[in-house]
Amino acid sequence: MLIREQVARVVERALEKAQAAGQVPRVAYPEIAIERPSRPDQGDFATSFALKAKRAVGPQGPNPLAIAGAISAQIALDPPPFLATWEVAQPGFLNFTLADEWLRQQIDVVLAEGERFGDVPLGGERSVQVEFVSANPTGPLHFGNGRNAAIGDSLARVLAKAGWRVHREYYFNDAGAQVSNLHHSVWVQYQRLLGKDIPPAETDYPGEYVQDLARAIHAEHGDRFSDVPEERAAEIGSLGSARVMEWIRTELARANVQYDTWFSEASLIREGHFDAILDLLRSRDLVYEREGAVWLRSSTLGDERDRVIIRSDGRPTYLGTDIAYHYDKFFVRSFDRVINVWGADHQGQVPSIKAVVRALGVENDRFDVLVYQLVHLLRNGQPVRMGKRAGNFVTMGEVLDEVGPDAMRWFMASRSSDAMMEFDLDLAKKQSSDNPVYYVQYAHARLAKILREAPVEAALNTDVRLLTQPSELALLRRMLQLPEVVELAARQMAPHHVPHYAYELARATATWYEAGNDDPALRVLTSDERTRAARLKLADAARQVLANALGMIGVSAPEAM
RNA sequence: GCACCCGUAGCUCAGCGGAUAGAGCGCUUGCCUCCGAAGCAAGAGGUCGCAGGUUCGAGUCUUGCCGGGUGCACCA
Repeated sequence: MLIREQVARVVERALEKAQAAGQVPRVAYPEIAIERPSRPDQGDFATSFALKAKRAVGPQGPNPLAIAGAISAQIALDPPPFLATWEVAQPGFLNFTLADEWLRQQIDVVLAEGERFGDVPLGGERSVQVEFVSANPTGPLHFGNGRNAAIGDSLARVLAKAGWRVHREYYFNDAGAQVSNLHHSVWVQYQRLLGKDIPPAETDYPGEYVQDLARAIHAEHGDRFSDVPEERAAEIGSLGSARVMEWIRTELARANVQYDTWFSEASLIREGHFDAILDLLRSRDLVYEREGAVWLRSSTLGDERDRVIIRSDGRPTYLGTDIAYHYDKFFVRSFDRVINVWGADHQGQVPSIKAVVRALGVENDRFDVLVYQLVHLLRNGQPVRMGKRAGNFVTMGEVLDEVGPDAMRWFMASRSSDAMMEFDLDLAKKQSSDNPVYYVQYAHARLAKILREAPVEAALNTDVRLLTQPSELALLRRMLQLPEVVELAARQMAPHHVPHYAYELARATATWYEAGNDDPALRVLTSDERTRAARLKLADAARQVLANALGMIGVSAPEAM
């Protein structure tokens, strides 16, 4: 149980006893919320319960100070071992300070739990599917997809740590017009390679990569497709989109993202799932025909208007196949929960997909669309201009080449997904303390180094009571926040809390470590053997927590830099 | 016009209805014969876009306005 919950339990029991003793009235009280106070002198935890209870007890009831005082007095009758002090503060707060002894004992907990330290049982082993990136295989991933990858994969890692069984999935659209356009583009470039003067179509993709694809196909298959007519462009084009899929897989793997499933849109149609869902919707009177197209009655399901799901030419729309896809997620594979990570350029479709899921009869709390705002790329302090039309966009691969996977993931995941962000290429590749990702990795590498210098086996039976320095206790306090951070990030679907926490932990580590620069008695490898052993044990545990935090955002925890 | 997101220090951003709003960069000042200075310590810097409302209490919730972003297809 989270220590914060244990504090809540203490307050709860004290309140019950205060009621039994007639010190506070027996009324329906609000929930006991335990917070982190803003200032250190207010302790480790605080609750404004007594202030919130004011309304519950009414004007005739005790004032907040009296309620807090009664609770405090009851705690004093049977104080829990993990609390050192608890006190009433104006105008009715209760502040709690953890016992140093308890804090020090947690080092053993951290070391015993190892990689699992920070796990919280929020998900209760329920399954969650996280679908992210899912860009069409019509070209290399854009750098903006890097934010999707970082948010989606970090969220998956956070949820796994929060007790969910996580399934990562990439849904690729290999059935729609965009892919047909790519196929046509490849066909044109292939024919041109063979010397035929065929002009590209308006809808063709202009990027140089299309020519790369045509060249690669020619290198492998020679002139074999020279007689393929335009109507059958897909015969050669599909070789191109398959290659693009390979690029995408490779780049995502480089970004430390591994999927459980790559799900093909075309398979839904090919295997008849789309038609089956259509029958289901017809039987529920959720679709109708108009002007030769089939419409979903989405306006009755929370969308602003009805939507076409089958065009008048008989081909399903993207939303149409998405119905079958989400049916598969919820009813075939029966995920308990589904999260889609979408860029802000797709947020207009959120009401439609929500309507679809509602039409299938899925409870609202099983489905979320996490929308993240778009990224601006900065170089030399200037925005990097690009136009997809001209095909000169910056790819995720180029960003990976330039700053590396760790820096890309760190920055892309370190902003709230609600907020538009600037990605500063110069900062991200800077190997100095200006760059937070290096700062945090440096803290880890330092600890790893010192543990190599002086192996910990001597520290196994060490006396952690020798850890009395303020910087040591501050570091411990920070380490022990990890489970709360996991809980917060999971509950809010907000992985950006993790890098912020990792930075704070790295700073506490640096402060602790650097204290020895001014005073040799405070060095980790101090001359007193028993103290040194205790500090090494703390270093070992701190290193573990740093590694766990970095692991949650897919950033490496280097042994040396 | 409508929908969603944002507006917090010079810049980039945190801030789970609570107490005196935080961090990094940048700026100023100290620190390496010493475990990794890719670092540490300290200082200056704020009408939380504006105006109402709810609340014991609002940067946080709500309404309106202003400014910015993204959408508003039988494209995805």
